[in-house]
Amino acid sequence: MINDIITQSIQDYLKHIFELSEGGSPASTNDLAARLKIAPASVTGMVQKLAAANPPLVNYRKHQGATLTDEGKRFALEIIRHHRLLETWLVETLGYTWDEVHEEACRLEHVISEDFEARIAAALGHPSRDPHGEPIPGADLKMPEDGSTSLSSLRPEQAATIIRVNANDPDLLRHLDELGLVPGAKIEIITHSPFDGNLTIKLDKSEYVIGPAITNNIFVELNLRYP
Amino acid sequence: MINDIITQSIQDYLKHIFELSEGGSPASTNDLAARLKIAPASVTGMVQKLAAANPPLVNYRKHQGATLTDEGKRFALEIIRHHRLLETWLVETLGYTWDEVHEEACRLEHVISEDFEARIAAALGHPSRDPHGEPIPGADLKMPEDGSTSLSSLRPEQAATIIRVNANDPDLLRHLDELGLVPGAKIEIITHSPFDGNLTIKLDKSEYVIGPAITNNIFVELNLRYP
DNA sequence: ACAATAATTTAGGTATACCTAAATTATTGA
DNA sequence: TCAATAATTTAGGTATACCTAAATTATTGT
Repeated sequence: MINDIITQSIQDYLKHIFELSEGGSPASTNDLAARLKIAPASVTGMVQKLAAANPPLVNYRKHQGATLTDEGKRFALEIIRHHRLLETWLVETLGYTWDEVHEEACRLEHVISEDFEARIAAALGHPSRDPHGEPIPGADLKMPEDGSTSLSSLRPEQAATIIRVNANDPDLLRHLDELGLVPGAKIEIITHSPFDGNLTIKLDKSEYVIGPAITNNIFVELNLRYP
Repeated sequence: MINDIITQSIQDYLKHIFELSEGGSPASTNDLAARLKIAPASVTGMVQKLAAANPPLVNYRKHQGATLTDEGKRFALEIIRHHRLLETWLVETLGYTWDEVHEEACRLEHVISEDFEARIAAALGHPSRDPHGEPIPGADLKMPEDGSTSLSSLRPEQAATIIRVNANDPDLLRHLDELGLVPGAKIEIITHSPFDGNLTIKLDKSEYVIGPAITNNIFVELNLRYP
């Protein structure tokens, strides 16, 4: 079985290549190295190995970065499904908060059985989003459609609902939680600064000025203001 | 931190040394190898390493087998606590049966955080026994007293209650479950064969003849017949 | 267009945890 | 008691997944 050769390391590489190449451009050696907290030289070696595997798990050409093959994508989605189901389930059944789940899920995602996966999916009612609003691939490994757009692309007068928050840093997540910038929150853009990309955002009665380092990673659906 | 050097492999060694040496005699290289499904030569190497560690995790002298130091025992009990809490929790919250939990717990036990441990312990009401009746070490890593004796030592006329079943094999566990030989079951010894060690056991209205390969691993508390 | 800089790769090495085969040490039964 | 057998250890290797330092290849600003 090819499954036996997909080590925990490889699972991590595939997961991060998936996430880095979601935007369309391949995952660069350096970005991968940064995410995996591994020296770039080591990443090159592993990526070469994954490209040389049979069947190949990534497409790779020197200096061009890596993308996943269909085979590689399958494994990546499997891990991402594990991760997001686990996060959901830690929150729903053990009282974790959204800033506490990432690390735990990162360790558990590699060791749970398909049976375990199926049991928690069923217990949770087959959720389609995790506590951060990220879509959870189905048992068929199809990623649910997500029509959300980046908050950073909104401009004054626009109103939107937060759909997902693409962040893992516990401090940032706690901060956002305190502000109320969580999935489901309805916000309105008050001002936009073209120089630093800051947005002034109104939520309930409060206004916050938030930089692109954050707004780039919050995704929203636009609300029609005069329906 | 010494904790960082306790790899998953080492955790497994410590756990199995604990279990094999519970009876009083050290864990032999061969028995360890069989349990770990590793070549005996490899076990020798690892045990030497664990004995040479600072602080030492096992006591070891050539050809004498291995026992745990206090330090080693602490880590072993930590893993055993994880394992047994996980088994309990898989049964209680995800509908696993007692024959399905061992493998899953074996993988999970190495990766859950202390936080996770505390959360499931609390959610389960700090149980003192797992689904097989095995005692669960407390958060202080003290193993609860277990005064049970081996079923194989009982003789005709004696009556007892099953306390724990020291087995992992799913087929055997399913079989015992079908017979009703589970923790809590009240049984009575009808006959004993001194030649093969078989016991005839009465449970409810049924009688079963059971060999020592099984009765050695079922532990009971004697019932006074005429209280 | 091309030098400076950044990104990436190659080369050579390490630690962990296994393995097999051969050698050694213990145990046991005649 | 001592040879046969069983248990254990030693010696020498392998694969995985990292590492650092040096070399190479791309990119970018002038």
